[in-house]
Amino acid sequence: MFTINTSDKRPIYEQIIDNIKELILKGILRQGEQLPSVRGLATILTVNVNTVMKAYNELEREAVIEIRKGKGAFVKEIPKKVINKQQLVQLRQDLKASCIAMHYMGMSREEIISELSSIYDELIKEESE
Amino acid sequence: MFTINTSDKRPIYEQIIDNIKELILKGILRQGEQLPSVRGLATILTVNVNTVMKAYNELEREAVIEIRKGKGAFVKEIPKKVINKQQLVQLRQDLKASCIAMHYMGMSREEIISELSSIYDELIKEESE
Amino acid sequence: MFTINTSDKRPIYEQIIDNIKELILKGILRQGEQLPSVRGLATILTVNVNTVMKAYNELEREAVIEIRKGKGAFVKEIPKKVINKQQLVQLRQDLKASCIAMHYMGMSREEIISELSSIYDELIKEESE
Amino acid sequence: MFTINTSDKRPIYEQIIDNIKELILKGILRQGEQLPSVRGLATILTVNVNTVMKAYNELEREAVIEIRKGKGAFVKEIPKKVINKQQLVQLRQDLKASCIAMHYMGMSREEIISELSSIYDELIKEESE
DNA sequence: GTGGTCTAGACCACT
DNA sequence: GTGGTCTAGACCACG
Repeated sequence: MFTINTSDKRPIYEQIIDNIKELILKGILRQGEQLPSVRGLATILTVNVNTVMKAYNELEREAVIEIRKGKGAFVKEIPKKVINKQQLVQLRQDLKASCIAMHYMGMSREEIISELSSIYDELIKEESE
Repeated sequence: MFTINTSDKRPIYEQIIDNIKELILKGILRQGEQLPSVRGLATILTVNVNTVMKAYNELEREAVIEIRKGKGAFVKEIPKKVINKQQLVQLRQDLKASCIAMHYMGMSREEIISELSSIYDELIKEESE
Repeated sequence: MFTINTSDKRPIYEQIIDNIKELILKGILRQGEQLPSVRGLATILTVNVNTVMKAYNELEREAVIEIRKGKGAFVKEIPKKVINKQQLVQLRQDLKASCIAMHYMGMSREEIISELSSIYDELIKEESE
Repeated sequence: MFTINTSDKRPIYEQIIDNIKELILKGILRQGEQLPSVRGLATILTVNVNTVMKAYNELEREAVIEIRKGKGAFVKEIPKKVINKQQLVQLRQDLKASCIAMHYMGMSREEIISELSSIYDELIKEESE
């Protein structure tokens, strides 16, 4: 359920963030549900406590979870997000970089869109369950 | 023609790499054409020579350009790319991260695909000219 | 254990690369073992940090070591190598250049092969220990 | 007969040197025979005159050819070479680097020796003709 | 603590 | 003129 990939070049705390967001999107973690403790998750993933802490703090800053002191971390309901312009710019740059990479790997327009679609569908396929 | 964006979180040398790949995809830089010298481009972008050098070397390793000592850097023909498995894994992780981000920004499946499509079309719109 | 030779014409970072590969071949550095930190090795060799970093990055690209940000560099298992055609061509040109040089030094066919053999055996003599 | 390879990473003047030495070893260029003029060879190879000049000067320094002002360059007889210790050290380092590279390419001791042998035989196969 | 990016500037080799 | 190596030192991100 919780996994990180050491060969993934993204920082571990970022992988944890995306991992939890993904579990929420898939409905595996539901609103109000309690997340593992910082120490517990650190043990599960065999990473440093500070790394998990950083992920949880960032998730709270993004209003994805709520940290109640002495109680634990809980999933918040997904809010209608105000689109942050800076984030959107960065996102587009990332997508553009991915497009260039895919094009250089010889993928056609259709293949690129198909690739994205299947990744998206994989991501939320359990949401309707 | 050559630009970097200081508000972009990616390192400068990576922006240079993508910038040049993009110019090649758009047909603005053509096969065999000489790129600016490392010192020249460093001056244009007001960055350090080593930063440009790092970008050029990476581009040569990816077989996008060819560097001839004492002569300069030249655009290679785009070869049938051998798809590197490790690269593909990383690419999918990046796309997945982007999907998660977009979903959290409230974008629907259609909007996400449309966003990607428009980025792709913008990228290669001048290729056929 | 870690050494560079200032009278060697090859660049320092390349010497570091071969030095580490050699230590791995000899079994002195074993799979999973941590290498010195870039700063540590730079101090040992009294060279600049960037020079060691360049060597480490090249070793990671060749899949000889694995770099984990914030953790350090670790020896990977030697994988079944995909033979890169370009590398093979360059290797043969280097060998040919060496042959010409040896022939001009008056070495016979037997002496040349014997020279190579002894260099090879020296290289891996400790591997079986 | 005279060729250089732009994808070879060795400097052009060095390729010219080895090219000429090879032709002499193979007996294609014989003792006393006149080499192309500096300008002529530069034209043939489409390289700069200075580059050919550098090669010829180095060849003369190594006593492989003799340059007679206003006359041209001529092949000297192959002398019994005094083995230069510094050269031998460098040569061994090159061979060692090649051995490491070959070993990492998955070649066995026998394959490495066989590779060298075939390169050597190819080099001098026409000498006895 | 770890590696990564970047700068400024020197010096070298190749064409 | 071109690129390549190296240094010294700063600042950042990650664990």
